[in-house]
Amino acid sequence: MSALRTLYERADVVPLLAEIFRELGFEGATLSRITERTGIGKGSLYHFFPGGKEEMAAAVLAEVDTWFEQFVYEPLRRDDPAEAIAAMWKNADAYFRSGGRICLVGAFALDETRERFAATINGYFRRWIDALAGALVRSGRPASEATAAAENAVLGIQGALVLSRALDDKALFKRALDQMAKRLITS
Amino acid sequence: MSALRTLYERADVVPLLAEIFRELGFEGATLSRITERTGIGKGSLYHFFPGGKEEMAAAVLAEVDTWFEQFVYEPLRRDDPAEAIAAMWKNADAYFRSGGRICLVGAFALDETRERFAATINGYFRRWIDALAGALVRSGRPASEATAAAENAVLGIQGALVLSRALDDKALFKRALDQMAKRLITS
DNA sequence: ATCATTCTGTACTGACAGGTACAATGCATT
DNA sequence: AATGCATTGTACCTGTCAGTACAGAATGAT
Repeated sequence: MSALRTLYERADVVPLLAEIFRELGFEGATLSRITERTGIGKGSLYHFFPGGKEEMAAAVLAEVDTWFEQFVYEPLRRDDPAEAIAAMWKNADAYFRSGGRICLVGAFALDETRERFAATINGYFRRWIDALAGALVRSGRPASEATAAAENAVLGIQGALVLSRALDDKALFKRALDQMAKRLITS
Repeated sequence: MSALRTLYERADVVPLLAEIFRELGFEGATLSRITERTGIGKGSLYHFFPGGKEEMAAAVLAEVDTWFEQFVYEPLRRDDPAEAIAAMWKNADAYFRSGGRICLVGAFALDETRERFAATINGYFRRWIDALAGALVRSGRPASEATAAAENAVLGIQGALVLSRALDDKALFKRALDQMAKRLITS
């Protein structure tokens, strides 16, 4: 492994694929568009992902999941609730680039792509909601409200992504996130 | 025009296309899957929509837009604000079948399909937010809060669709809508 | 019954889809 | 510098894509 290597590793390819699936969706991301945008030939692609496009998407989803598990869900379960929740909003804004980048998991949930990755999609959101609800309970919120409040926050991020992209308005995304952050701790 | 006619009219085809685009997305909705699911042959399809798939999707979006204009936006602008807002939540729940049916406009906003229909997508959400914010102002809400509150409601519906579909949980959709409805008038 | 028009099924096209085969290359180790 | 394995480009496969052509069936008006 050297800094100047021209050859790829599987780990280098996944982030590139992620951006392409985000922009084009699963069906829109054709092999030729992938090779065109990444400069990686079919040979390499099928070497790293023998299962083809489906394995590529699965690898991307797994990486997304790992990222959220590490930087959002785990802290919510482990750290001081108020701090972890504040970090969640910050991380969400950074990860989604203030609405400039969509949530691949949410996008896959909307069309028939969901069927292929149902378990992964479900787990991603389920664990987010549960971790956040847990943090809310630990911060003193009654358990009866915590789940609904957590669902509301997670759903709000997804909605903010849709709307800010629809209106091509990043400011809306930040504004919505700020408001949700306030509401989550006060109400 | 007779009740027993076996031949289609353009107006008959659009709702069928709508469901297909909703389920499969723009890229996923291939001509053969359209003919397969609707039973309408290519001949008829290209007769009604000489511009092909893009014209089909545009027709669907236009119909969606018309529906919301008539049953949501216009009432919000015209009728008693409290009543129109209550009707909006009811209509949203019915139209999206408690999360069993996604918002095509929102789904198109997420991937590159947005580029094709940017103006329509923007207008759909822009007019929704403006009409709702206007109703809120007329109901006594300060203009400084109205827009943000309206954005929040619209984005919340989109997010609820994503999340309820991701978790395959219609109850979540209804619960989220109820909560948003309460928050919109109280807070 | 005729006729012009609207509508429809079938067959076709060239382009491109996902995927495979494999020879050639790059690189770390020795 | 030779070996062995990871990586890559190219050519190719079969199926499906969006779109076209067009003959014929159904329709409404006369």
